Amino acid sequence: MFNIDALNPEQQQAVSTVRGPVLILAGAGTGKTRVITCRIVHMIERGISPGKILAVTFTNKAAKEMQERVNEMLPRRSRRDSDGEAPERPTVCTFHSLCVRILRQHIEKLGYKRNFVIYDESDQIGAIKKILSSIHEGKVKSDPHAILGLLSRFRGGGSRASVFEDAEARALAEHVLSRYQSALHACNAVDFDDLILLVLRLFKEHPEALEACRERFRYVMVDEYQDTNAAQFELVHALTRDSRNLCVVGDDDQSIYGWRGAEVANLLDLEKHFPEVKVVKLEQNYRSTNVILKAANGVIRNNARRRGKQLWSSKGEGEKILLQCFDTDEEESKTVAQNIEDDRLVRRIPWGDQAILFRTNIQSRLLESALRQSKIRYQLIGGQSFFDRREIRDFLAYLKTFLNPHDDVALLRIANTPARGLSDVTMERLLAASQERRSSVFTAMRHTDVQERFQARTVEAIRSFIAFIEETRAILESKDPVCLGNWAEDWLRSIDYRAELTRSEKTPEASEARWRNVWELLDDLDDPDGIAAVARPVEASAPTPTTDEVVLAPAPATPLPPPRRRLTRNPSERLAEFLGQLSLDQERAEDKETGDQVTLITMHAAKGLEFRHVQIVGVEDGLLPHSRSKLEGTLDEERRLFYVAITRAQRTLRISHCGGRKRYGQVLPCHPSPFLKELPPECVEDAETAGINPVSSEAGTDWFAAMRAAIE
DNA sequence: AATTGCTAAGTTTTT
DNA sequence: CTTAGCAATT
Repeated sequence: MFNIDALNPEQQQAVSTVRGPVLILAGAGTGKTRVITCRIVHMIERGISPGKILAVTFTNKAAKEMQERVNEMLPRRSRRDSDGEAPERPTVCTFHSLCVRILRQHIEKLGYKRNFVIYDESDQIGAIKKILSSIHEGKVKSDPHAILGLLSRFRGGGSRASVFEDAEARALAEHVLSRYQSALHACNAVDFDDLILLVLRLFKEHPEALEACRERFRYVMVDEYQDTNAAQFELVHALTRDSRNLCVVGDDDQSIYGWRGAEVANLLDLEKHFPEVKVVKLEQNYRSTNVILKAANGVIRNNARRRGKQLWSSKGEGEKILLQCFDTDEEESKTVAQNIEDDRLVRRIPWGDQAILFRTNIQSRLLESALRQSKIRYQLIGGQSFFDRREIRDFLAYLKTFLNPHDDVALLRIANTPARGLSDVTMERLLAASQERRSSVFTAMRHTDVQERFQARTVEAIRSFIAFIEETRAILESKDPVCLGNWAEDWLRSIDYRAELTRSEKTPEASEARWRNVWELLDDLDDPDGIAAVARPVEASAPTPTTDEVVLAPAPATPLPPPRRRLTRNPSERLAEFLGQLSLDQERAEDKETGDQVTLITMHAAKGLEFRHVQIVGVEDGLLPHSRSKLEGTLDEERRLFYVAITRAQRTLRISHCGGRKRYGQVLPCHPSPFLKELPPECVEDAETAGINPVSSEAGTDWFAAMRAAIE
């Protein structure tokens, strides 16, 4: 239940327009998530069957949050209908998990096996490297990352693919791509782009599958629509071309992911495909002061192609934006730290209310050391993810190999980790043999005529490796309800992976930490909802459900696969599901926001977040806009990035730039960002002209040290 | 198999 | 300047 009168008039309009195409232009902080969730609930209250509603987001975090908010708002009675059946729930998920659900049902029609695996970036890099090494065309730039980026752009289509109008580049791309795709297909693997593209192919080749999906999803909503790429648009368009019930929510001014294929044009030119679209602008901001919003408006209006918006708020003017200029980046970092400490002691602002935003990750270094010196607690968002760690990658590669030994990338990763006599040379030769025979490496290893090419000792190593894989696999296939945690513990011990970690790490602490990471994952193996449960410990304290509901209630009903029956599913299915969830939910842990700490974050990663007090550092020409953006002609996107950064602030905003910055070892002169001139002068207070000179650092620290001593 | 030394690059990142 | 990746060496 919800009260529509609690929404502002524009929000009400957005919520109550249920039929036909709708574009909700939701400026920063205008209550976007609230509008989407209310719209879903409103549709259900108007009698639309919940099962017919689909809402897609980009991140798992957003999907989870929306799912929860919808569940909270839906009346209890809809938990069970007259038949005693579990009522259908709206489908709220990411683009990619939607495609996984569709593919798990239909992928056999496309020549893949139902238990396909999803390759993440490092798996992709592995596959690319494999191909490049077999081509070894030395003259071509052979940076696997660059190649992968090109392929993704090529496949994603859209304006960025125009690079490939050059016939030669196109031919090369097509060649590498076809090798790449057959390599993945041979491993029964798909990558993130494939998830979308294969569904499009399915729709094209099997119209009945498309028809079923159209019937299933009569009402479609898309969040962060400005971030969709060409393929994602095609998907959405395929679903809604007939029903016309498409509601997209987004903000062209916050489109900052063009470099990875997002097409703002999808939002700007929506009328091309949906001429009857009804446009609703949300301009009332519930986050920031008017000074901050005026600054944001002033900056963004310099962009040419956009649907105009003017953010306003009822929160009053607020403090002016403080503009600080420093001689060097070192001084900048020190003063930022000191600002935070001043705020804490003088204005009682907790660390947790402060965020420092920067353009590039490398800038965090100096900031971190300044904060450490001032004994300020902080959390750095981003950086190396849990899944990029070696031990986690190894562990997952083992799991993938047990599930599907024909997954070459996984198998090659773990074949000699820990060392078991399958040296690089051996694996190299096995790989070549597999390519000759057009089979997987595992299959090649099993053939005696391949084995004959090796020395007796190596053959022995190959055989015992095969035996190890098959024996461990056999346990998975058994009918007993094996505890996956114990199972994994057993084989980890049998290969003595812990010793491997001890050997490769300099300090015992480091290897201990890595081992702990693995153990952390072990705990989740048998957790039915995998990571989701980790992220939502709150749900554990919910009232004890009845026996019936144990099966029905917890899992947000996923409509496409058959209903989950945990106890009867065999271990290998459970493992497959675990891996599937993991590869779709890379965003993990780290975020144990325990206690009071300052947030260090890139402007990109800050999108969607808000902080009471924000400092944007390094607002210099060459950093923001980044020097590379001039070459690529993406100044607009850089300006939007600045706009996103500004609109993160609720109460106060400080912006700083330096006259010199240490880069590649030497201090290079820097100039203020041209964007700074676009800030309306009446919103800004210059630290120097206002006489708020940064306190000389020595005097400052002494004074505050004394003060702290007095307080504590 | 592990260590050392050289070279080259050096934005933004989710699924 | 730093670091990651790779090749050559012990």
